[in-house]
Amino acid sequence: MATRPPRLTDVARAAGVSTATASMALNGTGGNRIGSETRDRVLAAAAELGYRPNTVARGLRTRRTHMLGFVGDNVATTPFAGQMIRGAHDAAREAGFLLLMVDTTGDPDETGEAIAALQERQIDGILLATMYHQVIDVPAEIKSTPVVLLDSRTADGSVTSVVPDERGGALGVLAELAAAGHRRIGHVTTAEDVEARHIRLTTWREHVTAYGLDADELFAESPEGRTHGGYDAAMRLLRRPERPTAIFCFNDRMAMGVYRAAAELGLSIPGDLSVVSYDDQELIAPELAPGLTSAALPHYEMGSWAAKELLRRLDEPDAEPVQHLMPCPIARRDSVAPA
Amino acid sequence: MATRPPRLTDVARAAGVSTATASMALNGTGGNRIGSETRDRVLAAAAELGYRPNTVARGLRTRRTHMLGFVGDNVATTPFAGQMIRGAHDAAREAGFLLLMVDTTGDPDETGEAIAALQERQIDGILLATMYHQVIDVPAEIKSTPVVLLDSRTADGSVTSVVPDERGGALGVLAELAAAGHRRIGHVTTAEDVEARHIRLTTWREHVTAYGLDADELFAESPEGRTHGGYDAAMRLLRRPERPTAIFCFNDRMAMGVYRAAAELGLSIPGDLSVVSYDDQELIAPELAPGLTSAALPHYEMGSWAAKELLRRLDEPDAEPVQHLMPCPIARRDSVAPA
DNA sequence: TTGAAAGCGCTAACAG
DNA sequence: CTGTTAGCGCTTTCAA
Repeated sequence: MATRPPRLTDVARAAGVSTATASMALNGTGGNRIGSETRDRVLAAAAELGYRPNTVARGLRTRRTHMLGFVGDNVATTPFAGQMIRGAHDAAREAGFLLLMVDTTGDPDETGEAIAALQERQIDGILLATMYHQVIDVPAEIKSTPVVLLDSRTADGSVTSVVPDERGGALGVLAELAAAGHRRIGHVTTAEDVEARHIRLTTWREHVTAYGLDADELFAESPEGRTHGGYDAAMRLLRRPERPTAIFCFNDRMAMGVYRAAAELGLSIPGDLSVVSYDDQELIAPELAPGLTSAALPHYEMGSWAAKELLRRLDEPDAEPVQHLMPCPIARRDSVAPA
Repeated sequence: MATRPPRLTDVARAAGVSTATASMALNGTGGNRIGSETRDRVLAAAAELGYRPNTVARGLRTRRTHMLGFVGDNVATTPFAGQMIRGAHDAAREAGFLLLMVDTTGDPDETGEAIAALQERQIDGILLATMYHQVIDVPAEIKSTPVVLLDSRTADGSVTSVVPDERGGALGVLAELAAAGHRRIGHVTTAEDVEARHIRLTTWREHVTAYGLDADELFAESPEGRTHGGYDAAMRLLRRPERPTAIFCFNDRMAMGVYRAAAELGLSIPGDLSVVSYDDQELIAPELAPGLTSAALPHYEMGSWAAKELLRRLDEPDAEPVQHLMPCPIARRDSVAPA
């Protein structure tokens, strides 16, 4: 026989009190109005019955569902997404919140629909995540709900957001090379028009021009930021008369192509060529031989920060928006040697 | 001024009808009792006001929240998880459902807590996902809620589940090799005690012993199913007096190591050695040179199947449990050549 | 220190 | 064809 789950009424009856008293005893609300002996009786009854509150009913009353909406454009599809979700998830769960997920293709209409679907469910706040550090417009629908942007930001900084400190990460891996005595540092990148490309490229350019080198001579790009693109660009770069002694790659996948190009040209890494990169993808950077030194994208930390910040803002709806830069730690491996 | 969102009462008033009529007009319930002219008026009023139903209130009344719980043990952390989540997500969303996610470490107590947290939120059903095709016990808490297992199953088949057809996938890649005339097919695998290892290994063993070959001579394993393990095992295997003409790898990561070993030994792929593998990881199989032929784990399809099946079972709670095997399609690339 | 009662926004009998 | 009314299970006044 399917016994229905116990309700507050059942607990109250079992403890011989009213539902009001039971509610307050269970939630610790109502200040001192509950006698400690009464509270114990209620708690015992609840435990005895295996009582679990119906949060839907509670939510209707309190207007708090203890759910956060997580809207991701293509988030579940990308290899980084997991860590971002997990970071948000862990922080939320610690505070008694759960994540209600919607994945979209990034189409604005679809995102708007996703937000509406979440709002219908009365989520308390929204985490709006994109991939690869984009600059976006926040959909109008969202205005009535607290929101934090994850791995993206608005142009005007009017919405709280967290993005990786790409410049800091690039400076970090370049410093690794500089410390090993490298000056002629090449850059292999994608031609795709993404924020990450610009920041990493600009940072590198400043770095090498500071040595008085001609950046254009040390630069090669490919239409696509994947292995083959990295291979092609590296081939072009490494065949030039004065080849670089080190290469800073846009990302690990391109670095994989650089490794292949070096092998074909008979250059050993790191003996003849040092390589550093960005992203620190777990399926690539540590698996290459030698292990690849790479600046890590702090997805877990960004997710966690965003959720905590959102939670904080639920209680302080009028707090000023904040733009947060999350540091990108350097994963040091064996792809760098003295020049 | 923060105007509160319109409620059903507002729509009803604007349309000059009762909330009952408004509700039925909006939901299309109540058969023919709503006049078409009345319905239009209600719909127009709702659109005008931008009415969105409060699904918390609705859920309290109907006992249906249109949310599915997704419990994953370590799911967000693994590279496959995304596709599984996305498959479940898309199928759910198509039916007007959203996914409420909880990630766990796989610890049974924690999983139990996760299920309870989901049940408090009155989710309509639960998707219980593990990674890597495990055989598990279903937590007792779940008994009162419809559930479908994703990439795992119970020993007794008492719970509906979907797992990849590992045997079929292994037969598929072995057939690729056989069609190219290979007989001496080696196997490089992990020593980790997982279901996938056993099925892939057994299938391979049957295949080569059917040719009258000694499987032990063609077999090499490493403690860990990663690149270095694949490299070590392949080195041992390829240095034997009569080396295999092809290798079936436990997974793509080990295959990556096999590629490296072949390169070091001066063996070209696929000229001197054909290679096939399992998993078809997007970051590896297509990125290797030459592209790796691999049996794909159908994570998206499993997620989608599981969600649809769960949805179906919400309406037919007494349907018999089903064990579903999802085919593993072969991704053909350039790592196989005639023997 | 406690109980009675109202009500969150919606749906579904029931009555017309 | 439509309106009135009674809850869903909880929290929170208000009154004692």
